Amino acid sequence: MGSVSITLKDGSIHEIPRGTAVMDVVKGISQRLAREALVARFNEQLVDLNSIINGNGKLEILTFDDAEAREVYWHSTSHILAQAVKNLYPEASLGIGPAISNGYYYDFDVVKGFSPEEVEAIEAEMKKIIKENYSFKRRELSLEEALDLFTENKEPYKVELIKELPEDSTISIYEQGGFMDLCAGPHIPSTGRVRALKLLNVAGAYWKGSERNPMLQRIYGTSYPKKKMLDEHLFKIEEAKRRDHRKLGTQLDLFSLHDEGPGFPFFHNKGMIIWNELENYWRKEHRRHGYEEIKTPIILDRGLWERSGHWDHYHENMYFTEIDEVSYALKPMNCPGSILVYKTKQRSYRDFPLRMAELGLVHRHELSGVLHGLMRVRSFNQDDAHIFMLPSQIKDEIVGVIEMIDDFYSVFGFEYKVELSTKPGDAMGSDEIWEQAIEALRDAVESKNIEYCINEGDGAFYGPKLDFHLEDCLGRTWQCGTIQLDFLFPENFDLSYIGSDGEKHRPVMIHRVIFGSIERFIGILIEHYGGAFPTWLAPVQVLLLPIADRHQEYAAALKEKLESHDIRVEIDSRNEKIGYKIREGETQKVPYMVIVGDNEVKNKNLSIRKRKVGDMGTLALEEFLEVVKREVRDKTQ
RNA sequence: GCUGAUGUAGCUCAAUGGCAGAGCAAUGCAUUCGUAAUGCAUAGGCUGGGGGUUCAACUCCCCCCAUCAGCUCCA
Repeated sequence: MGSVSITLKDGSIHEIPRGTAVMDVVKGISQRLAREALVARFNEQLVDLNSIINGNGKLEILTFDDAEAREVYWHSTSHILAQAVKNLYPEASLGIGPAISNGYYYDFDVVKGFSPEEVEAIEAEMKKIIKENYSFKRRELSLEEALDLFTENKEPYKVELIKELPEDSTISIYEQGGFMDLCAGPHIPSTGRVRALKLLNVAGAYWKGSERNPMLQRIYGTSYPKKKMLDEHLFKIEEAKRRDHRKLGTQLDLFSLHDEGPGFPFFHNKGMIIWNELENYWRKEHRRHGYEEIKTPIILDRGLWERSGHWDHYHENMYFTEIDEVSYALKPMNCPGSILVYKTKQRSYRDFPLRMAELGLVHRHELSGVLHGLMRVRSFNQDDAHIFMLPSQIKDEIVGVIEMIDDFYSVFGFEYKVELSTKPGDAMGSDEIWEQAIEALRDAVESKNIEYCINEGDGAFYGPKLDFHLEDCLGRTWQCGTIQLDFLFPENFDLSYIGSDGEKHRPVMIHRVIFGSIERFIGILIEHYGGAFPTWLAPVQVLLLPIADRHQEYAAALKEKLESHDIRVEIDSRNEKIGYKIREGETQKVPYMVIVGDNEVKNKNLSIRKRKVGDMGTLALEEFLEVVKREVRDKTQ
């Protein structure tokens, strides 16, 4: 036997008998830590607390405060979920059950989906399992033994998973209270560690995420070591739902959706104010960055789409129509239109880079199940631009767009994630051209020191892209900005320019958007601000609240005065008490309310109330004008 | 498109086979009010659409549409 020496996180070295369980070491350190410990890291590897130490090494004890331990915790809860389902539905086959951010899920193959009542019963069964406080026990076996075991247990999905492992693998399984699952581990010591849990929703999910595979029933849930933490998490979900742009869109009268036009949002006056402010800002910035602006039609001849490749590669997403017995398509992208404009002249290298912007309305047929408020629709406005340039200008242009996107997003205070999407299965062009384009994008993004991840096979059919993702209220991410490098459309459309040598050459193209879709961007903005738009975007910037009818006249004069400074003002002239009007102004999230009563009329000043903050005291009209105008000018958050 | 759930007044939600209701909003009247809801009254419905079962359907069954969550797909 003998002893081994282990080094703890604080640097202290302990001599312990070889073969001691990690948990016993922890108990030697602190009873409290022993209660909170979930899993350990021994020599950089996560291990069970039940595991045995057989050598020298570095030992770290992880609790729920560590992200890795939380993952283990949720993963273990998913095993409890699986056990509960197997207890109640012995004929169910198990899929997979990983931890996800803030919880876990488990997939089951069952004859019929779970009803809400059944889910409740499953949750109750889970609580029973927790009460029993079964230990998670690890067992290792050979691949063959594992195959036999899971074949015998009628777990075809597990068998499939095992078959994909290398032949000489050692397979680990975990058992708790008679339930057994294929699993690499590690796990928390016992089911009793889960103190509070909740099953959140049920949904179908294809086995291995492929439409060709059977659809399994996925149950999502979460769990915490303290009831209070669970309650906080559930409260956060509720809070997030209050920021849902679909709900706020109705409450704030920004837009509406109708059965008569699924995926085709209707924008109301207040929504259009935000839209137009975004466009105004966008135009100003694009002029400053050397863009020209064009507008091309939304219906174009079939031949154009055949030539661009959309007919072959994008057909399923397109809408078609016929005019005078000739077939046309509604444009799903703006690029072919831009290209026609490019071709109206003989272009010179001196024109490059030629930055041609277009706020273009595109239509795309999306599957009914993916439609989502303003985020995923069937017709949307892209703040598109196509940059035609020399190959030598590629990097500078991409960097220029990256910087522009960063400038735009920082105005709104957005954090974003960048993805580099590579060649899809159904793509045009050679691997060499693709590789070249991918390298150019990679080079540009790395030169800006921006972190990014690779999204294999997710490029457009004509080129790879850098995607910029923003988050919605529930943490789902949506692609907004994108930069796509394209060597193929110039080829397909036989684009040319005259070089300094007097010869014809082929230009390179960038397709790019910053907002992405104005609709989606507004959706994200609504959720980001929770409807409380900064003054420059707020549909109503100042709400005038007369105390009584005799103050209406003064309020009307003020309104006129503010409007002459391009401030958006409304008067709440209803016969209501001031508290009522303030409440309404707050729920409508108007940045400034101005109370107009006898005092104000007499003293010729304004009593200001700021959204969320409350009474700000009085200001002279000129002072107030300056405050509002400065916020608008600076786009103050 | 797939799996499951949902669809009742402008909004949020009741009504489990027997007269379709409430709160908020709207409208009218009274009140003329000082920093998050004044009172009273009125009006508002082909219960998403179509078919069926039943003496009787918001309620049970079938088909369709839309929405929500997720999967797949995408800006």
